[in-house]
Amino acid sequence: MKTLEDLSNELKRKNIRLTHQRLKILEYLSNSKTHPTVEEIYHALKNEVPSLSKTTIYNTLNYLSELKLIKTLIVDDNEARFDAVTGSHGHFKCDECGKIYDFDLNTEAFDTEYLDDFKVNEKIVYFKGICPGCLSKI
Amino acid sequence: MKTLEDLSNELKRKNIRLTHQRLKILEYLSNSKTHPTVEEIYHALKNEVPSLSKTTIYNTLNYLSELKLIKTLIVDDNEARFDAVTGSHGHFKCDECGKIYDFDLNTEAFDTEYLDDFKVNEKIVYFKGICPGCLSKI
DNA sequence: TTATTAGTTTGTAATCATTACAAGGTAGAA
DNA sequence: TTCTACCTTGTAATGATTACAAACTAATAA
Ligand SMILES: [Mn+2]
Ligand SMILES: [Mn+2]
Ligand SMILES: [Zn+2]
Ligand SMILES: [Zn+2]
Repeated sequence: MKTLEDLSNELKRKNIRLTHQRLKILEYLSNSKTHPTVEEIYHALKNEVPSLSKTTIYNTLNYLSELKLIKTLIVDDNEARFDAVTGSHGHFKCDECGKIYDFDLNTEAFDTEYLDDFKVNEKIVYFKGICPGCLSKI
Repeated sequence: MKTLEDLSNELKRKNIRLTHQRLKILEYLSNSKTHPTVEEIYHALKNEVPSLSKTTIYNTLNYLSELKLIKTLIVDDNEARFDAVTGSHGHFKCDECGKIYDFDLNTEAFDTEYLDDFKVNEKIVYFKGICPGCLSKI
């Protein structure tokens, strides 16, 4: 559970201007495990930060994403999702309930000799199927 | 290089109604290695099939995708791309020129013990970086 | 061949996530 | 406190995709 103070320090260290909105958005994302959409963040924060606009959420998330402080997830539906966990890990999307799970992943295990002449900057791995909870209900 | 006749037989075997539009779209996609967008397919075919509408391209691609005859690729830009190669393989997107390359991939090599209780139906792997052609130009 | 009909194509309008823009507001430095 | 570059906000624009309804046609059977 990251506090506002933790996040303040993180942004200060990176010379990112501290604003109430940025801190609240980053706080929400950091303490979330659901890879929320812009819409979800907006609804979660609008009571606490009534002036908050969706444009600010887009701006903030895109900015933090450029700075590699968060990750933007593209899954097969039509809304971007965001992840404060920037270390390499895989995602599992349940086709039944829509939940997105994290899982550990050894990206070195890929046998990619074909790509020897390519400069690989990012490895995205994403599985689809049915989660244990949904499997037990069928 | 698949002919219209090859594709006709393929659709007949699957009991998919044969239409001129479907055959042309599938022919174009089958002989393409660029993972084209709807827009690209539309521009490539509109001279040969002047009546063709984008809605038909969407309908056709979505239908063939449901039937697992083609694959829909979600990359990090905002347009879906399509692939007639349905076997398991990875994609590499060059951040410089935008090209999408195929590469062989042994999906069994993933160490995914965490997912033992999950039913995995699909494994999507997608790398980003710079391709050899663009690397040599820098 | 012709008639029938369920499925297909097409153009247009609607939807919806995201971005552009400009005006007003504010963090941080001096 | 003042200044200014940067940030936030609401609204409008964009662009990919889908909804819809009318016209059309592939496939089947008489
Ligand atoms: Mn994650
Ligand atoms: Mn491919
Ligand atoms: Zn589930
Ligand atoms: Zn390239």
